[in-house]
Amino acid sequence: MPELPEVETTRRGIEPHVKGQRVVAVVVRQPRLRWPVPVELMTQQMLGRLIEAVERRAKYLLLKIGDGYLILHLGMSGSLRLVAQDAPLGKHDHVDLCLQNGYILRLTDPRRFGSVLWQQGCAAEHALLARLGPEPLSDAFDGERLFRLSRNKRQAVKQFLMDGHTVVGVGNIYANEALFEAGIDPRRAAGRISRARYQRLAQIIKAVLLKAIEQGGTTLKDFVGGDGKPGYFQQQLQVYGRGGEHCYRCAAPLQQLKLGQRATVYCPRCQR
DNA sequence: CCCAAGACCTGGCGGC
DNA sequence: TGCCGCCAGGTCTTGG
Repeated sequence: MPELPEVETTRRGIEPHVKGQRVVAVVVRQPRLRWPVPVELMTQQMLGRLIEAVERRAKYLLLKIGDGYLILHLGMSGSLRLVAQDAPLGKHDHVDLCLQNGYILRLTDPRRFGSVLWQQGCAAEHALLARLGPEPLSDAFDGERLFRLSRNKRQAVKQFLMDGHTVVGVGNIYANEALFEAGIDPRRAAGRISRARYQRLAQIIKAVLLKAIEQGGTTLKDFVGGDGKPGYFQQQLQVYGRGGEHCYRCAAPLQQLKLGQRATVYCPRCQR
């Protein structure tokens, strides 16, 4: 589920039901996620306190509670949904925050690459967040930054884009999509792309992510009750998942290969 | 410092 | 049906 648009969609979906609510119980059924879930700390810090804000940094969701933040990451397969108290329990429902309004904020994650962490004080001070690059939709991210950071880099541009020090929130799907849109070969050395092309690429990344967030917004209702799956399924993907099929722009067969262990799809005719 | 590979997990799929 | 290998939206850690 989780590329940045899905995480932002989740944030927007849960916020109205969670913000201002008191945490009346914390249930951890499986503490072995990416890092051990700090059950003691969570109980001690959260029980009886209000959830004051639901924020996001990169693909982390941040719940402001009492003197700190609960930091959630959905990994590859995680989801966070509001369910009723009598909702059936699934095999991978690892963590519940029971709220005063009777709903449960439930973290489900089959692969357990997600994480639940606690940070006292400011979330940005957590070691995992402290050194992240800028948000892709902020002014701090632009073509100039891409150009500057990429000088002398021989790394493939796709991997450069997916590095959280460059910019956060560009995952495998949107890296593929943005590079197609920009007409850039994903294998091209990051240091061998012009300033002008990076300026166009940065704008495209912003546009692609924004559009995906807008589309995610159409399924917000699915976060309460029901079992809807918000996400990019509505998105018109140009290349991701289409290896071997025809390019929508020039009809040439799309190439698929691995770059840094990740599926990479591109049009050898449109992308240079 | 730079970069690629390995690590962490489960489930779904196609092939035999 | 059963088993096997491969694949999957992330990202931290390790090692050359």
